[in-house]
Amino acid sequence: MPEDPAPTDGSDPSRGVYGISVVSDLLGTGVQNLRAYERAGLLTPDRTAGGTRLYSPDDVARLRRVQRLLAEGLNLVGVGRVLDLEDNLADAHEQLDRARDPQAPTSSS
DNA sequence: TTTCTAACA
DNA sequence: TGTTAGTA
Repeated sequence: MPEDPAPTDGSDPSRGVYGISVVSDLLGTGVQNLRAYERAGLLTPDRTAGGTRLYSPDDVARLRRVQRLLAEGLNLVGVGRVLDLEDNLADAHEQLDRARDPQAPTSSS
């Protein structure tokens, strides 16, 4: 059975908590595939003290991209490369924006 | 829930 | 190579 719904306020997208069965249902894939993706280094979900995987909303979005890229014909290694580049690119954008106007509203205030 | 293993396309 | 299914 799935984990607790977790009373997340949505304040931390990289810290949401989903059980693997919930994520597998969301993506329409088996739990074994999610473990395979982790094994391939496509993502690294958090673990509870007991070793149960906890997927964040960020991880779910990442997994959606994984499925998309897999459907495009890439293998797991290729998906990992793309995800790495995309992650890197997003970070580069952040730094560029920050360098352009230091007082830019990052999120609030 | 976790892991591993076997089989299939 | 990736997915699926069954097992402990």
